[in-house]
Amino acid sequence: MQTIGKLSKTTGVKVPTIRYYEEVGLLPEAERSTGNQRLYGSATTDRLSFIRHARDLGFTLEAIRDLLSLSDTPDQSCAAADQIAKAQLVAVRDRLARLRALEIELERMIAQCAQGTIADCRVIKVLGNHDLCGHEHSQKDQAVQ
Amino acid sequence: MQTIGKLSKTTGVKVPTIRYYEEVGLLPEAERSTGNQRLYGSATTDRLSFIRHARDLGFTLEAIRDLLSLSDTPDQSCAAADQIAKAQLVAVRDRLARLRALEIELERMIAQCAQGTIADCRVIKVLGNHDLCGHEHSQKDQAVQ
DNA sequence: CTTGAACCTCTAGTTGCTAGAGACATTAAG
DNA sequence: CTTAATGTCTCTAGCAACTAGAGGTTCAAG
Repeated sequence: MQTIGKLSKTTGVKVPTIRYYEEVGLLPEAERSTGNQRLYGSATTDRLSFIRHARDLGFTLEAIRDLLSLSDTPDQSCAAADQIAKAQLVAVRDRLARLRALEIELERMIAQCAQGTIADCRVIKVLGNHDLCGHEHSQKDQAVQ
Repeated sequence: MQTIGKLSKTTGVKVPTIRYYEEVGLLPEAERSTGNQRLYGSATTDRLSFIRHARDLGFTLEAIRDLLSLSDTPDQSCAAADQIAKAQLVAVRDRLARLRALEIELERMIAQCAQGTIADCRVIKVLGNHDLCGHEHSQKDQAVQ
């Protein structure tokens, strides 16, 4: 059992953010000490690290809720879990493709820089390239995120 | 020359968001028609697509500002550009590693689902794994994003 | 048993949009 | 050439996901 401060340090999630996640239901309500302070077991560390990474990768709290539900209700219908997993997989692959393109371009720029010039920066072109992302740029699509 | 609505459609960025980006300086102030409506050339399409993708990949507007500065000021010192590019490259690679791990896990789950069970979901473990991300989980680090 | 760090709740502010009101501009149809 | 529909304008307000601060309580080291 650890306090919220310890949990914050091990996961890198700020203390108020942890309380916020509890408030919005991403974390279960914590046990309390006799003096009303939150106490956490090690399972929360994993869960919170997961949330942190997923947020950092650009997933919304809603998407994260979906992903967590895969873990939380292992006995739910496979069809439902499958649908969630597949939708998220599409989103993940899409991001991978674009990140790879950006990686290559940054590498190119750094290499060019070593030769003393960055006159032809194509960093904008790279992510502007439609072919790299498998989806349309529609309003609907944007909302999904 | 296209109107803001057309630009919105081709890039998938909502009209008010485009105006917002202009307001915060990510887009230059647009030319205006005689009737005071914004008009955009094709360069803005690329720039806006870039911003959209970068946002979607989880970069902050500040990080995007940095990346755009590589394009905007090709005559700036190579050392500065190099530093920005290298920092962003580290961030990009970090994300790639974690996204790949998540991809693999989602694939595994979907495969397992095809066999009728998802009893052992390890989706949380995957992103909770410290070894996959090259950075410490410190407050400072979190602020950088 | 005290004192200073860590914790509590609650309210308010920040970032990055997003939606709505009310007014002007543009376009296409009659 | 008018008029209706659609698009755009500015401005204000709201939402998501935090983040910081005030004012008070708890804990744990000395």
